Amino acid sequence: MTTENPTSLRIHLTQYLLLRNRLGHNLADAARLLPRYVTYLEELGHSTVTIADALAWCQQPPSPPGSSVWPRRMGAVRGFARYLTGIDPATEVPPIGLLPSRRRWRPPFIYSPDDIAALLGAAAALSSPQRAATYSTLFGLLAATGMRVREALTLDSSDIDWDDGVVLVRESKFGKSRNVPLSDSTAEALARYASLRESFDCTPGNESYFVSLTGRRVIYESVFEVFADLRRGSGIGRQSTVAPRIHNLRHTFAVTVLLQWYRDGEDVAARLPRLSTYLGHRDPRSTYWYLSAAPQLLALAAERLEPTLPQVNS
DNA sequence: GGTGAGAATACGCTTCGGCT
DNA sequence: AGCCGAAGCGTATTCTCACC
Repeated sequence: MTTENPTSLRIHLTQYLLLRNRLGHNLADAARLLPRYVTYLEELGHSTVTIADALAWCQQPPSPPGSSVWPRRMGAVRGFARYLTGIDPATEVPPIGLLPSRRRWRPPFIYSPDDIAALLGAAAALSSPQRAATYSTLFGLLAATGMRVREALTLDSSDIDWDDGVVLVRESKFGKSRNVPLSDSTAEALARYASLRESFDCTPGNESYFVSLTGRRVIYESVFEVFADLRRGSGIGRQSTVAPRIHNLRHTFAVTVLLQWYRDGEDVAARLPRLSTYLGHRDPRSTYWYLSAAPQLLALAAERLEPTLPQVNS
């Protein structure tokens, strides 16, 4: 079974991706990276996945040593190789730990209330009234609810329950759906935009809540460019060592809620599951991740925990 | 059973070139 | 000018498994 030819390797790749997709995995990385890996093997005239070839391909320039790209490529190859072992026994599966991914922690930017006001003000001052309404409502929604950008952009008009003031987030990260309750002021802002939206020139069949000037659903890349302009123009984060990002609005939301609970003397551990559900996390362990975002919050947490710590000195 | 570490996976950030 | 979409890379969240 050592006579696999390049063509069959490519066919196996197609079948592998198809199978994983049917099992519910997107595997966008593998779909993008592995065809190049197969091409690499074909050019070498190799028809079997080996650890040596995998290492050589993963460490190809221009990505520098230590880049997150090397372990990312290796992860894709490992998955494919596991699948291939059932087809070609000569396949070598790169072991776990070969090109391990190094976790990096980059402190997130936490927006002050003034920062958020400046961002929303700058968005509302965009020259086109439609864009001003779209982006001030979008960034306002992100800041007020901690929703992910993708979740906001995939919202349809019908996903908003105006009677109960709730937004339905459908099929979000890892296929989960949830309801996000809105404050009165947020619901009012969304209703104002919904009313304006009726005057926008939408392409037929477009149900998206947020609409671009072309009448279509707003895409992430456009949001990024607008955000970058607004950030530069308003001077947000100019003194910060880390650049403010859109997703930091979610960090800021979570940290603000937690801080408020600590200040109010709430039983944070007991209430945390509610925040986890609100943010769309599977369990509170993911939410604890946000604790490391704000030193101020850690200090408060430590202060609260101190009386319960065992006394080690006599 | 609970927990921590690291792998696996999906969403986010950024750039770029092309289109309208 | 604004939007679109692909590509490469970064980060957030879940899964898995060894260890206690």
